[in-house]
Amino acid sequence: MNKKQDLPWDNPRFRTWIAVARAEKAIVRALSRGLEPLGLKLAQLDMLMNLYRHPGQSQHDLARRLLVGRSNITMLLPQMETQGLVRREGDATDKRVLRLYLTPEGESRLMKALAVYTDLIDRVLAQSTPAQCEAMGEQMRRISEALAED
Amino acid sequence: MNKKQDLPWDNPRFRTWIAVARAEKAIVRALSRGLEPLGLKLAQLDMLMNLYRHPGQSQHDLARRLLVGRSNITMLLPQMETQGLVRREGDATDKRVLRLYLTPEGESRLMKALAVYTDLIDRVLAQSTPAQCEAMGEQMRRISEALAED
DNA sequence: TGTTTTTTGTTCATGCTTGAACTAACTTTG
DNA sequence: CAAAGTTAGTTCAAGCATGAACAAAAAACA
Repeated sequence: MNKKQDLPWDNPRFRTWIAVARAEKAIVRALSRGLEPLGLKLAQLDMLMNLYRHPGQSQHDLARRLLVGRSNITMLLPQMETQGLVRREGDATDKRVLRLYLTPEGESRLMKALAVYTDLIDRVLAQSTPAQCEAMGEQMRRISEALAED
Repeated sequence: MNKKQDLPWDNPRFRTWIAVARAEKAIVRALSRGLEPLGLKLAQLDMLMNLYRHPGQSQHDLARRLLVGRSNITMLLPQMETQGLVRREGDATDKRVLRLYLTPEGESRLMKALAVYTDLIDRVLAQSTPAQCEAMGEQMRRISEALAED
């Protein structure tokens, strides 16, 4: 099968991706710890961010955007409603869909969490220039597009 | 607090990281599905890759390398031993540590899985040149280093 | 040497995520 | 309009990952 000389670790794309995966795991861990004092989980922050940018989303749309199962949203929402971060409102014309909105408290918590998030990211990416970041972001967005066919 | 104009989404580093996180999630999903026919989970593949490159590791070292809890390794190993992929061997001089080795079957399954992995990565990163990949990998490794202080 | 501290791996309860099965509501089609 | 198909959200059981508490072994230290 594979010989030693054509191992994936000699493949630039593969090596790069391994580094990406490692960095992502490290950041997730660091961010989770940073979010703890705010009483937020990373999954909850993801929800808040998405709801801030797309208010009135249905649970289905939110799940698709977060690349997560629909049931996951169902399980997570009650906690966030209890914490007063999110409000659910039945759609007027379609009685199946529930539209999601941030409460003022949710928006305020989001802002605090974003401060933690950006502090972390600015710190770990401090050595990368904005131009380098832009280039990287562009490649990452291409990846997401390439995998968009579910 | 934050005004609309200094939202994190206008921060190049932050925007980039969001794209990275999304791409990572998408690849994890795609790869998991690709690994299914081989009867491997992503976590198991991570273990196999690490054991291939660092044979004779202790469980503690493996956990640290994978950025994962020690108990996680304990829970995962029995399945892999049952599948005949990994062999555990008590250290000669330190009776606490168990050293981990790939079996031939484990190595063979690893190679098949790596083929799936590299195919996927080569496909989604096809539009990025090796030089761009190298640059990206370098930045990612810097991130991991920046977060290395646990 | 004998006592304390550290390290390795395990166990266990908890929480997160998932996918399949289900209900209710909307849409399509005949 | 009625039947069939599709879509939104929920429930539930199963699989994973985690961290705290623990036992055994080794290291540090007095």
